[in-house]
Amino acid sequence: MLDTSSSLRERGIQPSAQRVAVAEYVLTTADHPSADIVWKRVRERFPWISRATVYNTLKLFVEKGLLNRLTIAEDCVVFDPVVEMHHHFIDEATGAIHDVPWDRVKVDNIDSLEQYEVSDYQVVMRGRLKTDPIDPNETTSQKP
Amino acid sequence: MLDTSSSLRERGIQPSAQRVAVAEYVLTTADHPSADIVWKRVRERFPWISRATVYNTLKLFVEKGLLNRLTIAEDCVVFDPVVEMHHHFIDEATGAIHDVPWDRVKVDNIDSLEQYEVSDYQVVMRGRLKTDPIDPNETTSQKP
DNA sequence: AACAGAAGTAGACGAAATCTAATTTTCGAC
DNA sequence: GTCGAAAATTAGATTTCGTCTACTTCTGTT
Repeated sequence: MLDTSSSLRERGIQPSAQRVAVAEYVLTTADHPSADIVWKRVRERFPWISRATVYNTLKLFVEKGLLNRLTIAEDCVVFDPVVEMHHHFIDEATGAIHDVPWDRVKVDNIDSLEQYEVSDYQVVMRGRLKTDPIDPNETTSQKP
Repeated sequence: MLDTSSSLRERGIQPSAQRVAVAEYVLTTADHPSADIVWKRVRERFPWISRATVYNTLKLFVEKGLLNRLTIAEDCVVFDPVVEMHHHFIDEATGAIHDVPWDRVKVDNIDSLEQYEVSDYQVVMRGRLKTDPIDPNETTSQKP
C-alpha cells in the first residue's frame, strides 16, 4: 500500500486517484469480484467514481497483466446438450466453445485435495484452432 | 427428430409445442447458447413463445438431465489478482470461488490435442468445503 | 362437460454491461 | 508558468439479460 501509484507507473499505467482506489481494492482481494461489485466496493471510499471509469480501469489492468479475467461467474450460463463429463476449449478468436472428449485430457490428484469435496470438474482451455477448419471430424460439429 | 415429443415423455417431461420447439433447437446444437440466444433462435420459428417459457423450459431440461449447464460464458467475468496459473474451486453452497495452487492438480495430454493450440488452461472444480471453515491455511486467504 | 393442476403468456422490474458526448486532468513543449 | 493535445473521467442513456408476478390457456381425469 506504500506506493500503489508508483507500482502502477512501473507497469506502464498512468496513475490517478481513481485508478489507485480501484487497484487498492481489486489487487488485494480474494473475493473474485465482478466489475459491478468492484464499482460498489470502491464507491464506499470514493463515492464520486463513475461506473465507466471502473470498467475502463479493470480492462486496462487486465491488458497490463495486473489482473486475471475469469469467465466462471456463477450466474452467467450457457447450455450444452452433451451431458456426459467432458472438457471445453474456447476459441479466443471467435469465442466459440468446443467440447473436448473426457479421455483426451488426463487430470490427477483431484481427490487428494484436503479441503474440497469435489463433485464435478473439467478442464477449461483457451487458445486458437490449429488447422483445417473444414475437417469433418471436428468434435463440435455433431449436427446430423 | 421423429419423436421429440415422446422422448421428452420418456424423461418425465410433459410435452408441449413450446417444449418440443426448445428441445429441437437446444438438444441438437453445438453452439453452447445462452438462455436468451435460445429464446431468439426458437422465436425464429415460434415467434409467439415467451421468454419466461424458454427460461422455465431450460431449467426443467437441466433438472431432468437433458442439458448441461455451464458457467463459462465469454461475456460474464470476474477478476482475480492472482495472475500466475492456477485452478479454481467453486463452492456450490455459497458460489464463492477459491484459488487452487497450480501444483495441487496434475493435468496431462494438453499438448497432444491435434486441433487446438492451447495458450491457457485450468481445472474448474465444483463441490462443497470439506471441513473447518475457520482454518487459517485456506488457499484463498492470501492477504498480506 | 367440469375441474384441478400444469404450462404458457405479457409485461414489469432490477441488475449489469456498454456507449456517447461532454468535461476535467495531465503532460510535454515552449 | 502556460498552452494545447491527448488521456482520463464523468453522468446518464441505452441495451441486454434474468427474474418475478398475475393472469390466461391447455391437458388429463373423472
